[in-house]
Amino acid sequence: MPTNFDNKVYEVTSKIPAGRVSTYAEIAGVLGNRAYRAIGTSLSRNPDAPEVPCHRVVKSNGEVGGFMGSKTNNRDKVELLLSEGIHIKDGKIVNFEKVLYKFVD
DNA sequence: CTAATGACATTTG
DNA sequence: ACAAATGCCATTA
Repeated sequence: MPTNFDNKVYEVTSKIPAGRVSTYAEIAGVLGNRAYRAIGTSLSRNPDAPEVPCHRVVKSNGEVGGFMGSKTNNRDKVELLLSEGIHIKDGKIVNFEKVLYKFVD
């Protein structure tokens, strides 16, 4: 069962619009701390996949990261991002800074 | 309660 | 600039 922290992570992550991506550090900043580590762990639980677009959350350097790891589904995440309009090059986002969504709204 | 882990990030070699 | 080591925060054992 998700904890309070997890709930915040899912909430912020679900706020990411389509065609945009965010980083663990950005989300951590919105939460008020730098717990990008715990955020990744919480997203790994991902109780609501379609509600929480965890695939739209990438690393700070623009890399997609390791969502599925060595599983074959790893490709699915990239495919989904491409569908959203995000271009990926060798596992990294091309126009990363342009698709990077900031919660400054 | 203490120790170890992890979808990361930053600093040092 | 690239590779390796250390640090961070919350969760889980």
